[in-house]
Amino acid sequence: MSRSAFGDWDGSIEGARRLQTQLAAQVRLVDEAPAAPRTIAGLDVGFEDQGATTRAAAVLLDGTTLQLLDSVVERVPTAMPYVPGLLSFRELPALLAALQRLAQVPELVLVDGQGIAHPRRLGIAAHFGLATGLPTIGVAKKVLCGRFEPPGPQPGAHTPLVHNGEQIAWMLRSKARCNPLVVSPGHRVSMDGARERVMALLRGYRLPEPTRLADRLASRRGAMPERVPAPTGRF
DNA sequence: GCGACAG
DNA sequence: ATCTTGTCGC
Repeated sequence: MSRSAFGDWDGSIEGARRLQTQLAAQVRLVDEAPAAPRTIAGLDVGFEDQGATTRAAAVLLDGTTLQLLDSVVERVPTAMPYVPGLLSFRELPALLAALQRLAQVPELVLVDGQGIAHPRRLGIAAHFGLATGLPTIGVAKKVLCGRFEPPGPQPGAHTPLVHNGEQIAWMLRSKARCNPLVVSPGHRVSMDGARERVMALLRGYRLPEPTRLADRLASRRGAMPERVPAPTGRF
């Protein structure tokens, strides 16, 4: 546990929740990332060895063409179990290690998971933003907390996700016939800015390019000529 | 007390 | 997250 990411955490569950509440007060929901980032990173985590090993993937894309500039996969022994609401304490160390191995420091980061759409407003994307100081956006496939009305069927439709009377994210229909994404600002990005940025990064798939590519690396799927796919069925 | 619960 | 083939629908 690096002091920079978890401060003086005592290691307890209650302590982790207390720290989240403290850190959440430092999150800035103001647009501070360049209007046209030169580089954008996508981050995601996967597991192997039945969870014993945490695999973090980081991809660096050209902010204008979205072409892949670099990608890294970092493996670290898993140190904590998954506890709803405390995801960053389990995955942040691996994500930070992956980011540091990237060829360049990105001007904007998309993380697979919640930004401020969290019980104490500190999802992994927000925590990552505070730990690195970089502008971040959380792109999750499921809701952690809050309620919402389903957005319309057309791509781009969106409705607010509300928790304790405040909007914590946008439920965004990124693609027709697909469940909406949970888009929330992490750090140094506004609520509207988060949605607009994600919309601009969509390329025909449910997930925006940065997160989609990181997902494939972290989950062992395509984009890695490590093994020829075995034939299905006989002939 | 009961149900929900990112990855 | 992960274990896993085929299958229904657009």
